Amino acid sequence: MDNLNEIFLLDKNSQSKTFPKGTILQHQGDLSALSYFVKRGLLKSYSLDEKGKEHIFMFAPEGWIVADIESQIFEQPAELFIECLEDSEVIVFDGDLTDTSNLSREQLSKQIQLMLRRIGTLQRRLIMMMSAPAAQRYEYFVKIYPNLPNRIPQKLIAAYLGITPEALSSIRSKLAKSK
Amino acid sequence: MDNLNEIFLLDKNSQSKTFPKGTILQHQGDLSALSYFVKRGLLKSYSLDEKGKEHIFMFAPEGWIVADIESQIFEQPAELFIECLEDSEVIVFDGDLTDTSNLSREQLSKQIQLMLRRIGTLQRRLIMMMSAPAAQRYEYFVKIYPNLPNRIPQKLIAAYLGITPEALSSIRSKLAKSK
DNA sequence: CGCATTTCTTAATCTAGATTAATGCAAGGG
DNA sequence: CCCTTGCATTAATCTAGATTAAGAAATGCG
Repeated sequence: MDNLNEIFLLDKNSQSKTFPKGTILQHQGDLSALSYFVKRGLLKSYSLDEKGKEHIFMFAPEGWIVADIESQIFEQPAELFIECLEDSEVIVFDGDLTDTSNLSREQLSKQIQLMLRRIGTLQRRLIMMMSAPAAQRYEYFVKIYPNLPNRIPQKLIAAYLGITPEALSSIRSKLAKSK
Repeated sequence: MDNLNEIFLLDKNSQSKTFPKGTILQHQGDLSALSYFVKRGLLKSYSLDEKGKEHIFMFAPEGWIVADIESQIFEQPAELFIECLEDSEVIVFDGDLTDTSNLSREQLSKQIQLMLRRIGTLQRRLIMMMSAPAAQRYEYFVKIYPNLPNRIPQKLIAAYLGITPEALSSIRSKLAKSK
């Protein structure tokens, strides 16, 4: 996701702001869904289901962008929360990602590449979610986010994997023993 | 997905071909992953895991487009099979979706809209997969593909939902009784 | 038409992971 | 510094859905 820099950091209109850990940048139900580019720190986007259970959609370390794309497209209230896991420096976009009117042909083309990559990642994760057992999904998580396991609490990893912290704990202890 | 027509059907270079039911347009492992637009008929894209179990990634009725985007991006052998569930008339693209060089600014912009929609759909489905029980996922499937339940065998629906045909059968019988 | 193959359903077990609960640990605030 | 609060681990049950099996219904083909 590195070359997002090229699109967004060069835009001099973008002002970055710093938010302390725990700040919720976007709430479920917010009417205007914005987009967030992370210069420094770490964000998570997640939803809460009817039972109040948290499902982490993605993490966004430095250089990543987060947005509730679905809500932007259908112009519906935000479905996802976006929250700072660490003190973070973030560029907030007033407009949404669907507004392409002020981008050059070059930038559009680059944005397509990025979205394709995102689709690819989602595709892979969905298939994993459907077919792979939790242990395998954990190993894949470590591959995608190599530096996160020591940076965030395990219960968040569990929420990303779609399992309970207890299940993750036992998976990890089994993995440790098998070495 | 209707306005895909505007992008692809107007391209006079595109020749549509007709394939009989059961034709496999793309195999897992194929080196060049192509893109397919469905003018008539029905396709499915799916993967087979190590145990030979089928996982349906998406259905593509009339007007939809299918491609193994991940493989195209990373230029890796195809991960997905693409197969005709009915006799189908399909436009096959030699180039992949990542090649944007011969598209106008207008077309690029439109393609971004379509991809955002796809991301939104994937996002929703992923969260569903993680949080919703099978019964609820089935109801959502019916909403997205209203005309498919009577058009395809149930075991394919099960493969899409990520459950066994037996589980789907019992879900359906419970749903029927509850009315 | 009639046979064969595939699809659907029902039911009996089995299992990955959820739930509940108890305990030990680390961290941050007053 | 203690005390609270949140985090991780382990273990005992519980449950949705998998697996296995077998029969009924539907579909297709010679």
